[in-house]
Amino acid sequence: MRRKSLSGAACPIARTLDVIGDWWSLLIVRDALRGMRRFSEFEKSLGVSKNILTRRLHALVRQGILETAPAADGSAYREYRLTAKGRSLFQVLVALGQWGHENAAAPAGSRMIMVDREHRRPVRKLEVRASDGRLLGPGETMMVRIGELAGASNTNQG
Amino acid sequence: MRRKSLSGAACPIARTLDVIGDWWSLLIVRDALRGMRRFSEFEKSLGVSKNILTRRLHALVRQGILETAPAADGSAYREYRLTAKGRSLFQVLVALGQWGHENAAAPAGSRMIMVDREHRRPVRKLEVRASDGRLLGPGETMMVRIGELAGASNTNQG
DNA sequence: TCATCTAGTTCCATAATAGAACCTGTGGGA
DNA sequence: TCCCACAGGTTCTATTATGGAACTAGATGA
Repeated sequence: MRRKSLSGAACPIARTLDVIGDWWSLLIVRDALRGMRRFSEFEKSLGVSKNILTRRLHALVRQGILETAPAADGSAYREYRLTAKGRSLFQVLVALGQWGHENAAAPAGSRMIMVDREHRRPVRKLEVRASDGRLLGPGETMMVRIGELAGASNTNQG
Repeated sequence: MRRKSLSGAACPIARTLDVIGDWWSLLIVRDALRGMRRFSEFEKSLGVSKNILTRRLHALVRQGILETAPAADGSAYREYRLTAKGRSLFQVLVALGQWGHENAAAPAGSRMIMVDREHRRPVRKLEVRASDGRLLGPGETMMVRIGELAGASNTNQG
């Protein structure tokens, strides 16, 4: 059976999962954000088999999250670079990392954490805030169809 | 071949994906955050077949993201409720929703957006900030092993 | 020149997904 | 009380996706 497509869903969460909701895509983006660009780098970092890596990379290119370009080292090979669309998955990765840090046990001694590069201090926990700055919990939000928004057409986010 | 396990990974992003990195889990959590609790509610909302829904729900219970309890309507059935661990996936869902809103096209007229329930205004875009409050982009962060943290043992997040 | 590296492709066994049919206990109405 | 629809599954089968290994073609480099 064909995997169910969510690309036409009204919910933006479902549409996102349709694009990057598989085993490897987000890990590839994570590595790409760390600076990896070459097929062999991803292969080594992820420990994924080549056929799957090939398919994932091509899918990410098709979706505009990665793009290929001549390798920066001047060789005849090509490399994979994040597009702006790919880089904007940053917040998703931070959220996943923070949740994993707090909720998924890691082998002792090898736990990693995201820090700001300059001061090497942990990044702040992500906060969901209303447009007026109020901190929001899960129960204080809801999804509405665009057009049912209140007052001024503040097209902030989604 | 057994699906590759990431549960022992040092990277918290990988560990999170090991837990909820599949097609349906996050959509179930999304619906649960909206208040859904019953098997049939999830089934109707997601359009997923029963055998898969059963497996996903049981897996989420096993992982402590959902828990079962006697149904709130007093019937003999049971319902699935989010645990604190499950509710803390809120930031992940907001990040996914914001990315989808900005980067994944939706069928015209049916786009949805997350708002704060009180004022019906879009939630602010998530911001990644350093412990001193500086706004951070993808290039200004890195992952380090815990123990290589600078100075004071500020155990903020991950 | 020749071995090695890069970036794949192909082949196969196994696991996951989707859909449908079937099953068991509940709840509610006549 | 009887009966039927509903809730919440389980079982079966077809189709995909995944993982591992083997194989390949072009590029590099000693």
